[in-house]
Amino acid sequence: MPELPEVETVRRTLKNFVLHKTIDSIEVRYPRIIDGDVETFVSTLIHQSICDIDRYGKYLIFILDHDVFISHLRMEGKYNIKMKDEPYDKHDHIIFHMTDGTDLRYNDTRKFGRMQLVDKEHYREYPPLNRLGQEPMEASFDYIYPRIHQSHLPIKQLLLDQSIFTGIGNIYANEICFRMGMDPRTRGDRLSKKRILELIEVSSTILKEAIAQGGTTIHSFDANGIHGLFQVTLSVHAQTTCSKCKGPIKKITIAGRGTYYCPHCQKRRY
DNA sequence: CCGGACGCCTGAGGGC
DNA sequence: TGCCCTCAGGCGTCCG
Repeated sequence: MPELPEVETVRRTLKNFVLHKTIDSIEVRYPRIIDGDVETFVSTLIHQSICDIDRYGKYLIFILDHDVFISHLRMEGKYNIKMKDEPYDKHDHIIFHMTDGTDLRYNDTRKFGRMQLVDKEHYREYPPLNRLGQEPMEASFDYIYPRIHQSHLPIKQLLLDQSIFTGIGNIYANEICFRMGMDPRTRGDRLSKKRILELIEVSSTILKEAIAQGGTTIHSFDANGIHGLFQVTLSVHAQTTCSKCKGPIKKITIAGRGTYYCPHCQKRRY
């Protein structure tokens, strides 16, 4: 599941392949990927060039000549660059045919991903982007602190709430709790100012480290497409043995999500 | 208004 | 070997 660092890697990789290319036509093989009117989406975007690709949280933001559309990869969304005569994969759902004979193909096994047109000038002020909180790397204490400190929900769940921090998914939420030495069930209102300051710092550091690791794959993509799922070093997520104390990792469910933690290294409930 | 439950999907994996 | 059932998981929506 691509989280902020993977989406950032996809963004950088994609820019190398599609910048300044012009969309000739769009094939929509599975319409539900597109939020809003499909015909409008297609007719608006054709004949426009891709000027830039931006990102906010886990959203990719495609800036065209006169319009902007956003793309969320959800669980398994990925992009491929192929020549137009190459056969489609069964999970290629949206095909952007470029005027230079290449295709930008959106592939998504589970069909959870979404694309939609947004207002070119003010897209950050409208849904869904205006519902997002702050990216950990740019988060301010004044914004984050009350949202954590006034909640009785477990910190793991709060880390996944995109209206507080945006960009953190299940994997990095587990990793952040681990590096904090914090039990993921710890209630938000039990964290002190100092610990929340530390939480912002740790979250930012972990995402930056992951982006740096993804940087090594920036100029290439393999047969699986541009999905940003480079090899990140995980300390606790999906592990069986703790990377620190070598004790057993425990798996529990918090808010319906698989949560891995080390009962020895993450005892602190505050 | 807050938060829990559900729906959207498919393939992997377990049970038999 | 193969079929069927269950389930993960981000996020929008529904509902209590």
